[in-house]
Amino acid sequence: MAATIKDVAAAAGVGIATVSRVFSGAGAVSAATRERVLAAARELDYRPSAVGRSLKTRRTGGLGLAVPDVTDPFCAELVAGVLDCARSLGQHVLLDVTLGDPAREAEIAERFAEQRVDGVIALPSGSGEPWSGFVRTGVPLVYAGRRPSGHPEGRQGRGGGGEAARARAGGGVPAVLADDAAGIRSAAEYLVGLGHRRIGFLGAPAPGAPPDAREDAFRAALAALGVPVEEDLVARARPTRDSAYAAAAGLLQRRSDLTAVLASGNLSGEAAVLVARELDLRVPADLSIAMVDDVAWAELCDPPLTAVARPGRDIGYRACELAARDTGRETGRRAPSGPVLLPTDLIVRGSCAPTPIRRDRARH
Amino acid sequence: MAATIKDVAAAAGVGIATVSRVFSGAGAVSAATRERVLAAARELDYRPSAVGRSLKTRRTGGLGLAVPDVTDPFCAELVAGVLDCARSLGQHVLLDVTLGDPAREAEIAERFAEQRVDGVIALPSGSGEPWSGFVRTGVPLVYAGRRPSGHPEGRQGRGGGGEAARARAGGGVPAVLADDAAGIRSAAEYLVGLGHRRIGFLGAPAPGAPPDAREDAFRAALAALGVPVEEDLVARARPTRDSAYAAAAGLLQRRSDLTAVLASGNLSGEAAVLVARELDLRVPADLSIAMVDDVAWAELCDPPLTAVARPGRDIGYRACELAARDTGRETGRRAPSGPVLLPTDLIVRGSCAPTPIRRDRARH
DNA sequence: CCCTTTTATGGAAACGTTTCCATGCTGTTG
DNA sequence: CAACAGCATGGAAACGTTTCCATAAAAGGG
Repeated sequence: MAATIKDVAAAAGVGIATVSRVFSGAGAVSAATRERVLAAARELDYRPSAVGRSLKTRRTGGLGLAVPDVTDPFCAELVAGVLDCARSLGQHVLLDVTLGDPAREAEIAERFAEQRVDGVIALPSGSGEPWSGFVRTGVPLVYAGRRPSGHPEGRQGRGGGGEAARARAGGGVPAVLADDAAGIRSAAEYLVGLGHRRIGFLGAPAPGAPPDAREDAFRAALAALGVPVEEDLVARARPTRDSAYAAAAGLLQRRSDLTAVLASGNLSGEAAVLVARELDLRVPADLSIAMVDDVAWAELCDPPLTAVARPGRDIGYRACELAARDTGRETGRRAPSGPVLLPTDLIVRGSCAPTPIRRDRARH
Repeated sequence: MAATIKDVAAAAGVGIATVSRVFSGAGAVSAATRERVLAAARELDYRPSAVGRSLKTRRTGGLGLAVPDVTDPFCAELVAGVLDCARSLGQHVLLDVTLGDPAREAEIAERFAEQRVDGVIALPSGSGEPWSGFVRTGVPLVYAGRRPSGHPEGRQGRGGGGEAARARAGGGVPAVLADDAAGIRSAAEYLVGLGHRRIGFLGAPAPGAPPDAREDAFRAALAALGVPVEEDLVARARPTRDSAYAAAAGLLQRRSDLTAVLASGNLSGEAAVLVARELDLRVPADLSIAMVDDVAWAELCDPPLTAVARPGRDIGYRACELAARDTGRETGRRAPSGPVLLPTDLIVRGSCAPTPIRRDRARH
């Protein structure tokens, strides 16, 4: 049906090798011949087949990208970053969503392997073994936005932990991450600086043993500020609207003495805003709200929401660079120099205020 | 490097044809042999190469998907729908973003063609010739969420226009769309029903001759309701935050007598909310706002925004079905029975109110 | 027990490229 | 003028599958 290189060669009266040279750019072809070939190709609407080429060159020009949910603003930014970079590298992108389900992650990894992608960028969920299993294929893998839980070094990027521990963490898989710990810390410091002491945290669930990295960061930040961390100040939710809402409602009702809430994601943030409205809490007079992820609606809220911005787009871009870089096969050692940490930014808007007077009174 | 079918055949002591049969499921293989092959494959970590297979079978199992911007909530939903459907069909998805740029669309179409995808789903911008040129490849193409402008039949899906005109429109390319005209109409009727007469419209630009389909629908709806459409009641913006903001600010300042605004997209909606706040207009007391696209933040706004919900996910899903359906090659005629129109839904929230009394007064 | 189906298997030819190698030129250089 | 470098070109061998065809063995029917 579609014209092949042979058709073009025949039409132009040359050998297929010559046609190949014209299209791949390699090798010398006289101007006259090139023109003849190009004309024939145009005539036949010929387009070199990527699958034929891939078979021979053993490179497909494709990158695999797996995120939990394209509909999530952060993921979407990350995807956009990857697409941007991939485009500039001349690669295309196979996208799939994991929904945070390890079984699906495994299927997707399998598919990427079969498709012989040149590299993979994954925003893993849970412990991420579907991906650590994938590295055996030899295809470059990069974690983006998050890396599998269960890493010994609690506070990534800080001085602690030798190179060895670092290499062990993430199984030697490079990662490009937001500096969540610093982001959470900045938000916590801000809230504490406003006088808040009873600060709720809306986090992600930890099905396995290790608690979420952000929750760790939250506890650590409060501890460092000398604020005691009560256990039932943190609520966990699965990454769905319903679950987030339930968690937020539970937390705010259980602890009516809360003066501030820090949401670890935009879903939790949404839930916090909604629940506060439902409970007739004025923001920020009665309750201060801060959130991780500076999504578009943060500015549209009333009051506009204070948020920790994570550079989703940059994360995707850099991760893609890494995934494609090692693609120059047989580069030998890929420096496992620890994760790339991109800075977060605390965007102060109107949703946080100094601790309400009467609450402080009631306490004395 | 990676094991091939030959390695497995050698390891299992069988011919490559047998290995192929084991993995493709076709043909008869004795249980004992199958087991032996599977064991050898597991041992070698063998995975059949999709590129080898694709070369032979002339199907890649891939679908191309092009949207203007993954970061836009509607596009993201659409993408999610496509991924969902593709997964259930056992296809994978190549995603790329057009940014509304025809040149990029052309490049993407070219890439899809080279990659020999089995089908393409596109949310076209402008007149969409990059895509209408693509149909010559014989690869099934489906428009989703929008179709190229310049279609003779103004009010799609309504009685008017013969089958011939319909087939001409969109160049015989099937399309899955939200029933925008009905959606706009419902919003317009709602606003007029509340007493509004001077209703602004925030639309998309029309670089070429034909105005945006939604703008047409807006004019038609108002006309049908007996409300005169003044020309400077509509403002156009490019699909960027800045442009949308500028358009909204321009409109609201130019026409301070406006009592309501209908935004034709979520970017315009954002802009309307922001500008109203900037201008100290109380919503809905001073200005009613309604918007097309029921995004997450519509409910978080204060007041929550009335919106026309478009079934982005369903659109993606159905479009994917169509793109993959015709993939059973040589099905003959692909019924060009006009676009599939999916219903919209007017979600009434708190951002629209009856016309302010004093404005009506001032008018008399 | 022979002939005919069925079932299990392997060989080999595609599929559309790239690339190595060989061949025939045209100019240059000693 | 001989030899040789360099260029333009074509032939053919991969790359990893699927699938047609042939063969061989096993099963069934009279």
